Amino acid sequence: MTPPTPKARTSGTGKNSVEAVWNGFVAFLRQRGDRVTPARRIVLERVLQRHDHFRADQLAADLATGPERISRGTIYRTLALLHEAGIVREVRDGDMHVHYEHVPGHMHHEHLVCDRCGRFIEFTDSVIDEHLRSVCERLRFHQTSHRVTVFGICQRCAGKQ
Amino acid sequence: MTPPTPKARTSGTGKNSVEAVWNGFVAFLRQRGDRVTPARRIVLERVLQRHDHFRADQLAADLATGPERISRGTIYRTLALLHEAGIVREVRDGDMHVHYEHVPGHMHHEHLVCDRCGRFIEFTDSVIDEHLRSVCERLRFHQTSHRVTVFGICQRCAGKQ
DNA sequence: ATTACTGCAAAGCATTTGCAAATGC
DNA sequence: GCATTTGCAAATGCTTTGCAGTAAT
Repeated sequence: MTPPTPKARTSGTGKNSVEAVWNGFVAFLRQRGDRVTPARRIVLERVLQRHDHFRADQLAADLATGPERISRGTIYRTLALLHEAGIVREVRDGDMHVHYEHVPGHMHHEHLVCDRCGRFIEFTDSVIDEHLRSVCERLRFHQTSHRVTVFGICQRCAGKQ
Repeated sequence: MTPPTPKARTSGTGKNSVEAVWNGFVAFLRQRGDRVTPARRIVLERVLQRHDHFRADQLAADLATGPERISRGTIYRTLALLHEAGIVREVRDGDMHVHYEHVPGHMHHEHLVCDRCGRFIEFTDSVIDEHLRSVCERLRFHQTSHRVTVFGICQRCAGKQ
């Protein structure tokens, strides 16, 4: 019941966009008196590397091995911070669990979710954005974000018989 | 990954709409060779009584006591059936868990979710419905359903300071 | 020096499952 | 009578938490 608050975003796809996002995260942490640690940097990097939707425990599994291993608990705690910082978005539509996707370098978009293969297809639509804005105005609701998800069968799956 | 399929719906708010929905459910069960039991009837009745969003475990808690007590396992199994029958809809937006709402006597609608008080406000909007239809057509996606959720602060909460 | 963060393992919680007894067909 | 359901309790699986040690400020 206490989702996002601020935002710290950047866009671009260059190599240094990681730096830019990291700087924003550092600022976010400093501002709340939280600490800047290697673990947080590593988690952020991994999150920005993934251009798909992932679950916290998948990320945890990835980071459970290797030289830069981070414990499960830290992953969950860091993802929560990244969410508060506006660096990741939570998506809850595919199955019962929370999926994350990073915000920087990722325009706002909606999802089509295939009921058969589970694939997420992204699309953007300004008509919907504007229309929702007017709906909220009419209902005196102060929108902070929205989510549009369409369920069905993707072209690929529909093709297979 | 394998949501809704069929539909069995009725509308109306009268006393006997429960009968109508029950008859539909019975037909659904028979058609698949499943059995018609008192437990299933009781769960259905409780589901139709609730005009709010509820979680499976809340319903289970309600039905854990009283003369018509039903076990947790049965509640979950029956809700799954009701979902397959198209009698309840799953909503996953308020928090991490699945919420249910019944379909009969409940037009299709979208949600505004207040980040502060957690309230769900429903609204209907044909512009969105039609627009999504055209988006899917363009993307060759076979829509079976959609969900639009707007997050923000409701008028009531915005009023309090 | 403080105070916060990390890793670990244990605890939580909603949901699912196995099984014996009960019940619909 | 046979197969499905039920209730119970144990198991599951993701997520959260407590704690003692470690690191950031």
